[in-house]
Parts: sequence; C-alpha cells; structure tokens
Amino acid sequence: MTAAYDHEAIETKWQQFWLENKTFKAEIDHNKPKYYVLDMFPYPSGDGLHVGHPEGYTATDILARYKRMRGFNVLHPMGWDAFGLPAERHAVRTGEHPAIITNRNCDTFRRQIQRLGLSYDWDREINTTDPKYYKWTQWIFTVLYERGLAYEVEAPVNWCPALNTVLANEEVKDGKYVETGDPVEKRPMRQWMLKITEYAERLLTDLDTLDWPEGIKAMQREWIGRSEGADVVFTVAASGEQFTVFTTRPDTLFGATYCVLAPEHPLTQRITTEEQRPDVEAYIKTAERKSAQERMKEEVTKTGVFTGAYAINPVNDAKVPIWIADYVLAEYGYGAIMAVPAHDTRDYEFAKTFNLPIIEVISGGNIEEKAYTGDGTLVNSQILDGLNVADAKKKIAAWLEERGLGNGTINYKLRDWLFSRQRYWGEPFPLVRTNDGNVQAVPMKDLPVLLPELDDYRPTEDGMPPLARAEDWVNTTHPETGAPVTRETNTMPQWAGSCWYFLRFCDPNNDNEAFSQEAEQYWMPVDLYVGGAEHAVLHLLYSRFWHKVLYDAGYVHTNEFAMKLFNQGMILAYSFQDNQGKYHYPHEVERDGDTWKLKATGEPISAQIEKMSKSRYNVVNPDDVVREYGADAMRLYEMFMGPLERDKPWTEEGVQGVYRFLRRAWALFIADDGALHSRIVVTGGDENMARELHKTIKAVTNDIENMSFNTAIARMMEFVNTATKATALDKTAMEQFVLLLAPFAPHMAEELWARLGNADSQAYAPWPEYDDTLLVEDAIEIPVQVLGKLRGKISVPPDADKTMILEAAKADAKIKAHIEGKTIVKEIYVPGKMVNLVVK
RNA sequence: GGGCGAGUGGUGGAAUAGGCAUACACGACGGACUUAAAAUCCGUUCCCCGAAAGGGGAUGCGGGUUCGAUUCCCGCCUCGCCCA
Repeated sequence: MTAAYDHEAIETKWQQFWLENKTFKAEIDHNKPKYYVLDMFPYPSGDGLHVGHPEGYTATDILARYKRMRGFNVLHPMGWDAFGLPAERHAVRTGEHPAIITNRNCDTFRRQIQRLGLSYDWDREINTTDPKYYKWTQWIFTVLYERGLAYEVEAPVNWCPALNTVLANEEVKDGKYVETGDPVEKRPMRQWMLKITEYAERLLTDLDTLDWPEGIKAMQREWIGRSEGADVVFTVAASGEQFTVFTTRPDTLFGATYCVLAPEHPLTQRITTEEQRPDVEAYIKTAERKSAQERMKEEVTKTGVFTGAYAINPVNDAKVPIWIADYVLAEYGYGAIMAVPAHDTRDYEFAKTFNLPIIEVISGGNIEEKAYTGDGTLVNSQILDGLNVADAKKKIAAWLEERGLGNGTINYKLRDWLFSRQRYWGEPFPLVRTNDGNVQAVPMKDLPVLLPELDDYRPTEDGMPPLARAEDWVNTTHPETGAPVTRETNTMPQWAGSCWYFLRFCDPNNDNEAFSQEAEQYWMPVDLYVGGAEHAVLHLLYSRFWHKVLYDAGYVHTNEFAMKLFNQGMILAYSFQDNQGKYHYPHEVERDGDTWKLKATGEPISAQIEKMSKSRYNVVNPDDVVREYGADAMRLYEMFMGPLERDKPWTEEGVQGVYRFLRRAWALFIADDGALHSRIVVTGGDENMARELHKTIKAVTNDIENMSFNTAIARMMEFVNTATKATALDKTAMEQFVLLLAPFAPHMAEELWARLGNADSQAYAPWPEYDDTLLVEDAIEIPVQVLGKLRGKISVPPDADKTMILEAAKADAKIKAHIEGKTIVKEIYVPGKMVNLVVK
C-alpha cells in the first residue's frame, strides 16, 4: 500500500473484512445490556440511494459502534420496505414482474449502503415482499381480524376512469391525477377497514410516556383530534326521519339557525324537495371533485345549496332549514352539523353569504361584525340563560340525555384506517369468502397466501383489482371444509409491512413464528429510532396501533415499540438559475466574488438553497462522493454539516474540508514511505498531548451521548491540529485517539489500529476513558471585567482561591487603568470562569 | 388565525446550568513550494475609528430583569413546518 491516504483500498478492504467475519452479527446474550438502534428502513426506489438517506444511517451507525465499544450488545439491522407503487407502475409498463424490479433495486441499495461501511448485521436483512416475511404480516392481520378490528365497508376511493384504476390520495391533487392530469372521481367500493379508532384514547394518552420530539407528539395529538361535546338528534320536519349531529358547543343549541349535511350524507337524496333537486344534484357533482383540504379552507368562499327541507331543533322546536355544503365532511362526526352562526366563524361566513338568521346566545361579542367564540353569559337560551359556557355545556348535556335527544360524547378526528388497495404489489389478504358470503381467515398452517403470477398487472376491464385476473387463484377450496370459496382480491397498503418490521428484526429467520418470545423480550423495545419527520403521523401511528393490539393479544411485552425517536433534518442543495429561470448543473457555474456566473458565457446566475430534485439539477449521488472522497469522508461530512435535526445545504467544498482533515489525521501516523511515522513513540511523547487527549475524550464522549456529532468532529479536528504541531506523539495516546475516531471514520480507524500493531478489529475495543486529574491545567486564564466589559486577563494557578484571584485582578496593569480613582462596590468571582468588578 | 421550531461573520455552524460571542470548517485574501497550475503547507479574515497602543459597536427589531443576556421575561418582524 502506498503512503498516501488511499481511501478506496482501505475502505474496500475493511468492508470485506467486516462482511466475511460477520463482525457485527448480533446474538442474544443475557450477560450484556442490549441496545436496539433502528433506522426507518427505506423503500428501494429505482433511483438508488440519495444523500439524504445516509444522514440518519450514519448517525445511528456512530451510536451503534460507540455502544458496542461501551460493552452493549447492539442490534442494528437494515431491510427493505419493498411493496409499493413505483415497482407496480413499472410492471404495468414493461410486463416485468415487480419482484424482479424490486430485487434489482434492493441489490442496488444494499451495495450502496454497504459501500458506506454501516455496521449492520446483514444476517438480519429483511424484505417485506419476501413470502417468508409477509406470511407473518398476514398472520398479524388475522390477529386483528379475529379480535374484531377488521371489517368491510363501502367507502369512496379515488377512481381514475381514464386509467381504469384507483389512485392513492397522494397521487391526486385538485381532482386530477398528478402525473397525467386525467380527472379523478370518488367512487364507492368495498373496502377493508381497521378499527384504529378503538385505540384512539390510548394512542393519545400513551404519547405522554414517549421520549419523542414534541412536534411529532403534537402532530399525532392533532391527528387524533379528541374533542368533547355532545350528540344531538334533529328530526326532519316533513318525514319525521332523524339525524344526529356532533357539536363541541351544545351550549349554543338555542342559537342553531340552520343545519348542514355533507353532500354525501345518506339523507341528502331523500329529503331534497323536487324543486331543489337539480341544484342539489349539480352541487354534489362539483363537491365530489374537491379534496377534503380544499373543502375545509377558510379563505375559500363558502358554497352550499338549500335542500328545501327543514329540521326541528330539539330544544325549542324551532323549524330550521337544512342545507348541504361541502365544508361539512362526511367522514367527520356524522357528516351533519347544526350551524350556530353567531358563535362559529365558518357558520357565520356561510350565514352572511346566504342571508341566514344569526341569533346571539352568548353575550360578550359583537355579532354584527363577527362570530363570537369566547366565553360569556348565555342569553336567548331559556333554561340556560345566565350560565357561563362551561356550566351551560353540562346542563344541556344532562337535559338532552334525560329526554333521549342526545348525550355528551367524545369525538375523534381520527378515522378508521382504510386498509385495502386495488393493487397487485402488496400483501394478499389471508381471507376467503364462502358461497353464502361468509368471510373466513385462512388457517395459520396455510399461510402465506402467495401472490399469484399474472401476465398483466392492470385492473380488469370491469374495474376489479388486478388479482381478479388470476381466476384459478381466486376460485379455490376451503382448506379445511373443502367447500368452494373465493379469495379476497384487494391487497394491503404499503404501511402494513412497516408496521411491525422492528419486531421481525429481533428474530428474522424464524420459520415457526413471527418472532420468538425470547427474542422479543430481550431486544424490544427499540431504544432509539431515527428517521425523517415525514412519517410523523401515518407510519408511526399505524405502528403504535398494531403494537398495542399485539400487546393486548399477549405477543409483545411493551405497550409502545420505540421509546426514543429522533428526526433528522433534510439535506438541501444549492441550485443555480439564469435570468430565464432555467436551471444549470453546479459544474456549469463558478463563483465570482460574492456572486455566481455561468462558466461558458459569464452570464450571472442566481444561487439558492432548495430541496434536491432532478428537475433542479442539484441532486448529489452518494456513489460519486464515495468514489472521489471515500465513505469515511462522506460519513464525516454528513455529520459535520450541522445539528442532525436541522435542514442544511450540501456543499462539495464542505466534503473537501473533512477530507483534508482525514488526510491530516492519516499523516500523523503514516510517513511518506508508508511506514509508521517516526514521531509515534513508545516513550517521550510531548507532554501537553496527554491533556489534549483527555480533553478530547471527554468532549467527544459527551457529544456522542448528546447526538451532537458535528461538535464531536470539531473536537477531533482540534486534536489533530494540535498533534500536527507536536514533535513526538505517545503511541498509546494515539491509539486512544484512533478509537475516538472509529465510530465516525471506521475504515481509517481499523487500518490505523492494525498498523499500530493490533491484531483484532477495533470494533469491540473498549471506549477510551478520560482521567479528570489530567485535565487540570498548569495555569488558568481568568478574564477580568470591569462593569461587565472585558478589560484584561490574568493567569493564575488552578488552585488559587477567591482572595488571591481578586488581588491579582486588581493588580493587573490594564485593570488598574479602569478602576483607578473609583470605588469598587462589588467584586464578583465565578470560580474558574471570570471576575467582574463593579465600580463607581 | 392557532401550535411548534428557527433567525449569530461572506457561508455551514459553536458557545453543558446566565459568565471571554464567533470554536471547528468553508470561502476570500496574502505568502511558501512550482517553469506554471493543481494539491499541500504557513499566515490574515465580525464591523467601525486608529499608524499603533487602544477604543467603540454587533447574536432579527424594541423594551425589561441582572454586576453580567445569544441564553431568562414582555412586545414586535421575518422564515420554515404542522393544524385550521
């Protein structure tokens, strides 16, 4: 090997070593404390790894390596969340089986990840599309099904007639398919739902037990959306039919001047009068095209249509008109509201728009101008008059309950989870339907229900899911009774596999059960879970839900699956645009003082920091970084950029900076001729280096514990800067430094460790300890302030007492000049930190 | 409109519990090496006044508490995310 730092040779050598020796294989060992550190596993897209992925992976890898050196038994696995839409779309286009595409993508991801030197236990690699894995996803579904938590319902889905397929919510914007612009409509279809609402209260309260970012917890609370209020039953005047509304403000019931049904409400069609029917029908059509978010927007002018029917307000028998309006959502509450324009902002706007009456029932505002939503005294409310809002709520709830007209309830914004997709590339439901329509779970011994082979992955002509094409598969016999049955043709959504993968990692090759009790008890829960904030609600809420179900069923021993969660920030990049707004690649531009210009023409270019995307020409490929600077530099830079949780821009100059640091570190140890440098000595190293080392050990250790990796690297840079100036370096001390560097730049650390004469990998070498007594300086420098302004510094022995230090401060020539002729009214000494003299 | 987070040099950022603001790095500038360039090494680099010694100012803005505030409190501005 040559003398220069040859990252390519060193890195491939050690990566091969780790794989061959299974250095990071984790096995249950009851004599060691366990540490389970988990990354959110990726969807292996065809584009390969993005520089954003390795940010979180590097952070967890540093912790995994550090904890191993600290004597922990570390579980640090990686796998693939590989069911999903892109592979299926590709399959539809090319006819290639999604499994082939998926496996190819997984191979790319695995190769790229392994090239970063991440210390995963590859014997635990899992793939959600592997029948050995999804067998157990199906098993967990059966657990849910048998506990009554899965049910069928007709629910509206996004249907795209032009493509003859359903679309995910994320694929629909403004009523159109985002890719082609084809219109999308809501179409009711039979769907499987999971009763996550049954766990709403626990999902909410147990958030308090988790060490998760407050923002994420707030988002989950918001999503669950618990609100206390009352159900109130209204009667339709003409027909006597009844409908229930949920309101958080039952106290304002006497101010209800109209009711509003969602366009999709089942009563809408029945109560609409003949003269209103054309308007109502037309309105329903336009409402279908809008998304829930659009319908809820406050700025958007309220729209609605009168049905011609009236309802009876149960508290005062007032006849109020029934309207339909799309700001009322069918999915929330009962899809019907009572409107109290005087005390609700949206109702107020609506009433103003359509000239509906506004009756004040709570004093304190000016309803001529706007709705009053604050507290006050009840008026115009008969039995409630004179009460405040809180008391009125209690009284009216009791009053309604007595008369069977309603009752106090708790409502959640959280809806049951629409769990089926009309797609091929997902887990088949382990369910069969008998001729008489009964649904039965496929027995455990017959799992997995394998995906059938198809020639065509599109839905059928009559809109059935792709699996309906596999007629031999759909029409089968019941494994126990032999009776003819049909299989469910929907598949599970992509979330299914990721809801429990952290459990499978505990025991990934178990063919008899999803995971053994022993493995679950030993490894779970996850001690640290790291991933992007984009999964704040869905993945994390769904996983918590499944985990609680498994807990209730006795399969897991903790109520929550991950005690600590950390969200890494996004990696952004500079993008370059000319005056026409056209983007240019970074290599096409160059810096010109404070501005940028196009290399070819000198045309001025504007630079901005944006999310990385192909269309902005600013994507950085980790392969290129690794080739040029190596995995250690890549890892180091991702961590050095700034605090892990923050968004931050990528710059190539930054990578060069840490690369220079690595080369300087290398040069401390290895001379030009490739031998160990002569300044590395067994005895007689520079004395000040011992203190420098122990300072560094202390700082780096603290920083790792606090996940402050950027400052840990800065401390090591300082060490190297100081060591570069030393004439002789103690070998043992330098070995300790190599161990500090190891979690961050493991390849270089292994190589230097070996060259320093160690036979074994440093992966399990004990983490360096610092000695406080060695941190004591010969003399300490104390800044001296006069009236809070820094005026000088004094050098004193570290054990000097307050009197000595104050005397020295006052004796200092520079200080003297500032206190002369004045009286000292106060002398402040903060031990070891500073002196402040207050003078008059 | 509500909730959360952020705002520090030309840039990314640092400042454990209220105690030396700007660590570390990038960039820029100057120098060494080189025929030259790259790479590398050394030095300078918050702003203003000053030849220097030194002085003054500065952590989004305005107040407050304190001997002392990037840090705590009050009011405001801007940006980001989430919710409405």
